[in-house]
Amino acid sequence: MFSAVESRRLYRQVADQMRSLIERGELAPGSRLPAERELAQKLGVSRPTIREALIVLEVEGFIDIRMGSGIYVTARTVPALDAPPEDFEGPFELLRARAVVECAIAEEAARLARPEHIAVLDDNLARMATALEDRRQALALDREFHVLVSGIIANQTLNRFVGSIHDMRMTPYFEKLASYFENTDTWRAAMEEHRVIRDAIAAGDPAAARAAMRAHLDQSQIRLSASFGEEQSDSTIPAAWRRAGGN
Amino acid sequence: MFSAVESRRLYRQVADQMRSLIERGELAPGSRLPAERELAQKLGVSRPTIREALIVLEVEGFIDIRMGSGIYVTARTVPALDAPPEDFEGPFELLRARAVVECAIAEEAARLARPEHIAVLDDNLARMATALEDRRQALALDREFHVLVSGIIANQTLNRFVGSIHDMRMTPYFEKLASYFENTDTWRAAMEEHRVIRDAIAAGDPAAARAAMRAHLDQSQIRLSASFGEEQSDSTIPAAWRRAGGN
DNA sequence: AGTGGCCAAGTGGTCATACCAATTTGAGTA
DNA sequence: TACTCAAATTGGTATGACCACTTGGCCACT
Repeated sequence: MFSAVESRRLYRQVADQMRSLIERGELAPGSRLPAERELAQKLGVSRPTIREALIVLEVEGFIDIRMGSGIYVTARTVPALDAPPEDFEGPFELLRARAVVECAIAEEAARLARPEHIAVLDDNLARMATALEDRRQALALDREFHVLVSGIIANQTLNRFVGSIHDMRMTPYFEKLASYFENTDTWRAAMEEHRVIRDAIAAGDPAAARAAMRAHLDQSQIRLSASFGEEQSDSTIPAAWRRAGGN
Repeated sequence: MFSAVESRRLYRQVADQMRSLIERGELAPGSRLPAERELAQKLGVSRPTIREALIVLEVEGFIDIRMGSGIYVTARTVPALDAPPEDFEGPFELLRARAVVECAIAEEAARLARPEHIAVLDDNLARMATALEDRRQALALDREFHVLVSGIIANQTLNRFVGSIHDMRMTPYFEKLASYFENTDTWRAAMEEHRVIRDAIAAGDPAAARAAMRAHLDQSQIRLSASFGEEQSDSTIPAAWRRAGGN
């Protein structure tokens, strides 16, 4: 109700003011702030007060104080110079992340795979063959395949990441998008690519496994792009999904 | 050897000392600390230094400073159990996941890096060089380095993954573990390895970047293993931390 | 005895100044 | 051109003083 006139503490006010400047981006990351003595004069407070405010910001991670050198704004968030912000992750971005991670996983999986792992992959492929017409089932089996490949490495952290990355495809947005380009033929093609991956892993050929996974994800991107080409005029597809599609 | 009289900054030392007192429970939650003037006299430092240390602890949430009244220990909520959480993933498992993912990231980053990215890495390295004695700061800068490398790819999904994987190292369990093997020398070695990675990325050499990242993580694992080797008979290290260590 | 206001001691908050220590910069030298 | 080193710059610490707020007890009044 009466919100006590908090923050009578001057150094808190100074810290708040500077923090908002940094958060608002008016102080570029990496740039140097004026010297303590100068700040004190400009803000009309004493140097100890300035120092106390700066210590607050340093503990909070906003600035970096270097003895004898100066005070610098921390580069906490990636500059993202030309790659624009926007916290939305489109399917292209997801595919790029998968290309980086899953290729490495396939490579490693080929080194560690044992007959039991191959058998499980074969089982997955067999079920996939009977589910090409059922979008939901096909999608679930696709996810299962990639998680199984990751599972060969037997690393919880990686497994969770691969799982979560595929879970993003289960959101309403992606499902609507998927309806534009997923069909029996695309799932059949994906399954064939899965088979190539499976063969490379079974052969214990890391390079081939990596290449096969790369080819699979590249093809997925091509299928996705093609669908955009056909439907491009359809405004139901957010424009943001098209950017950052690069290689 | 002589631990170089810790991070030159006096108020940091004072803050560290008081924080450990609180964490060790020697200062009961809710109890009042001596007055600033009294603390200054007891510790043999000036009052401004005491104040700066107290501000650090207040921002970190360990104490509560009430104007005109006194300084009180916060009623913290510390489980402080040695039992790792349910889905706990050992440090070796984490390192393996990082080896798979971050090597691939370094490789790709070398292809995409621009001068601005290198400048940010250099800034990080410069700050790291001044923080070798400060565990908290060194760890934060280590995390920042890896996130910055990942950031070159400008892919949020990857960025978040790398960030979250490093956040796991900030838990009390890992901090306790880290105290066994992290020191100025290990951080210096890590920094040198970072520099090699930076050079490879700056040179636009994907294979070298991958190798450098691999070497860095391998060395990290070796440092970790060595510490286990020395302390193996020390029961203060939970057995769970040793499991899943397999190469 | 209970209530209220008042005052003084204690404590954190701020200020001013001075000097120390680390870094940076640039002029001078080999 | 490259190196050396000292002055200038900048953060770090110390001292002492004064202000603002909190607290608790004294005291007058009810």
